[in-house]
Amino acid sequence: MNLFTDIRALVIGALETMTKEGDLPAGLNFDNVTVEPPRNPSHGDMATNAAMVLAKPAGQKPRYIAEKLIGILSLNGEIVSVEIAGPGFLNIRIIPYVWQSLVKTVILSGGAYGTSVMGAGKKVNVEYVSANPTGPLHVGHTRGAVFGDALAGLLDYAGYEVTREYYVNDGGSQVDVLARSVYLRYLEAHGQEVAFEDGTYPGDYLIPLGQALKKEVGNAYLDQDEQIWLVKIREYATEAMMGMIRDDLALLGVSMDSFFSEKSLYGTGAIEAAIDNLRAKKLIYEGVLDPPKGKKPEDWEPREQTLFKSSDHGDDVDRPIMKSDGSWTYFAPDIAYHADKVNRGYDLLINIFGADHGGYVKRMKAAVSALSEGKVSLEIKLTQLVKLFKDGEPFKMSKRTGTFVTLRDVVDQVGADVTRFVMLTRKNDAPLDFDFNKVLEQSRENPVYYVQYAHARGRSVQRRAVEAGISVDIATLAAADLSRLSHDAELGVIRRLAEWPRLIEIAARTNEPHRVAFYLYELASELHALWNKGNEEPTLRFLQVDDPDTSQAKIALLQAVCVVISAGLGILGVKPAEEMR
RNA sequence: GGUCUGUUAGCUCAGCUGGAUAGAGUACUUGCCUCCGAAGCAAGGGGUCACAGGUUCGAAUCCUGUACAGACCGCCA
Repeated sequence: MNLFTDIRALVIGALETMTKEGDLPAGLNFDNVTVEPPRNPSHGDMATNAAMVLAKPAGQKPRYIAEKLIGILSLNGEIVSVEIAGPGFLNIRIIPYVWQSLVKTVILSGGAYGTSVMGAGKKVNVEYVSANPTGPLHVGHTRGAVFGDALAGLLDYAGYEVTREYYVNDGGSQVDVLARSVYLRYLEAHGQEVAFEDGTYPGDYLIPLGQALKKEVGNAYLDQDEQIWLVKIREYATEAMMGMIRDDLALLGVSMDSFFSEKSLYGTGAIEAAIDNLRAKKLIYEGVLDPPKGKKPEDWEPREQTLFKSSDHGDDVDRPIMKSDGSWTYFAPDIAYHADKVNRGYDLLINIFGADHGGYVKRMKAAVSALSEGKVSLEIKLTQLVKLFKDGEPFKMSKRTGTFVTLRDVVDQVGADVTRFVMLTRKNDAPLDFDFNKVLEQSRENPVYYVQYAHARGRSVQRRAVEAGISVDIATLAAADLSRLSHDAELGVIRRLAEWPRLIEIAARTNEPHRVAFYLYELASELHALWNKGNEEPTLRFLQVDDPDTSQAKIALLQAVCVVISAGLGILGVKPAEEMR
C-alpha cells in the first residue's frame, strides 16, 4: 500500500495508452518517471516529471506530452485536477477520500503498513560490532552496534531475510595478549607485583578474571612457562570477554542471530580452501610489494610474500595473505570468513566498519567479488567517530591508562532508547557529538522526547476517550466516518503518513536508517502542530466528548500516527512511550 | 605520493533516482496553556550549498580539477 506508486501506476497506464494511440513512440523506457510529494504543498498532492523526462526520447515538446497526459488522467475519478507548472511538472490533486481511506488502511495493516516487497526472496547478512574479544565495548562500538542493528531492522521491514552476525576475532595474536594480561592479573591475585608493559591490556576489567582463575586453578600456573597456560587461559579469557560483550549488547537491546568464530577457520582447512579457490582463479602469487609512498619507510625491506591479486577486482595494490614466517595475515581468515558467507547463499553482504578501517574496504570487496565471481555484492558502511562531551566540554579518553568510556557507562547513564535514537540522528559517515547531559535534557532539543511525546499524546487521548465512554478499539476506529477529517492540518498529517512506505524503500535502498529517525521527527512535528491548533480551534481537538462519531474519526488518525511511530521506533530498536513521566 | 569520507544559515545538521522559491533544530525577537506537562505550537529576520569548469530542459545532488578537514596506506586485527 503506497499511494505514490498507485498514482504512478495510473500515470504509466496513461502513458501506455498514449503509446497505443500513437502520441508516443513505442518502446520508451518509463523508469525515470517519478511521482513524488511536491516540496511546496500549494503545488498539489503529487507531482510527476513524466512530460520532462520523456520529451527528449519521444522527440516531443514537454507541453504536448503534458496536455495529452492531462486529458487521460483527468478522466480518473480519484483525480481532481492535473495542471502544468514550472518547467513541465504535472501537479496532481486527488480527492480527499483517497487520503482519508489511507487512515483506515494504516490502522488495519498495523505494523505491516509500509513493509515492502523490495527485499522479498533476498537473503542479506549484516555483520556489525565484531569487536575483538579483549575487553568491554566502548562508545565507538556502540555507534556501530546501533547503526548495524537499525539497518538490519530496516532491511527486515523492507522484506529482506536478515541475518545479524558478529565476527569473533578469537584467532589472532590479540587474544594471546589478552591471555598474558589475564596471567598478570592472576599473579597479582597471588599477591605479586606486576607491571603492565606495552602490548598488554591494563584495564581493571581483567582483575576479577585473575581472581577467578586463582580460585579455579590455585597456584598451578605460578612460575610456569607460557606454553603451559597460554592456550588454557586464552580460551578461558575469550569466553569470559564474549560473555561480557553479549551482556553489553543486551543492555543496548542488540541480539545477534549468529556469532562466527575466526578460530573455527583454523585447522579445518577452511582458510586453505578459500585461498585455493582464489588460486584456481590465478589470483594468488608470490611477489614483492612496492614500499608505501609519502612517509619514510625506515625499516622497510623488500620481501617476497604470498599475495592476493586484489587489484584485478578494483583494489589499488595487491595484498599479502601470508606473513614472512609462513603464518596467515589477518586478511586470510577474513577471506575464508567471507567465502563462508558467500557459500551460505546470501544475495547481499553488508559489513559495518569503524571509519578507521576504511582502508580495508576495497580489498574486502575485491575478495568477495573474486570469490563469488561477481554474483554477490558486499556493501561496506563506515561509522564515524563519536565525540563525547559533558556540559559542552570534551570528554577525554585514554587507551593507555585504560580509562575509556564504555557502552555500559553510556547506557547506564542515559538509557538504551536515548542512546540508540541519538546515535541515529546523524548520517553514519558523519562524526557525531554526544553530550551526556544534553541527551538527557527533556527538551525540544532532544529528538527522542519529541517523538516519544507525540506517541504518548496519542495514547493519552485514547485513554481519555475510553473514560468518556467512547469506544476506540481498532475495528470501531477502522469503521469510523473518515470524511470528517477534512481540515488541512489533518490532511497534512495523512500526507506525511502516506510517505512512510516510500521512505522505507529509499532508506533501505541507501542503507541509511537515520532517514527513519528524521522522518519520525517530522511526523511528530505534524502531530504536535495539529494538536496545538486544537487550542485555538476546539473543533480540531481529537476528543469531542459529545460527538463520539467525530471523535472516532479523529482518534483513528491519531491511532494511525501511533502505528507508524511505533513501527518506526521499532526499526530503530526504541520502545514507544505510552505516557511521559 | 595514493585511497576513502566530508565541506549547506552565526552554531549543530537534514536534503530522495538530478526537479519548482534549498529545509529543520539552536540562538535572537514576539505571541499562544481546559484534549498529558508549554517536554508543545505559531510568526519574523538569517544562504554565492567551499571554489572553478563540465554534462542538460534543469545541478546542493552527476563528472573533472583545486582548497581545507578527518581516517587509512607490507609481516596489528
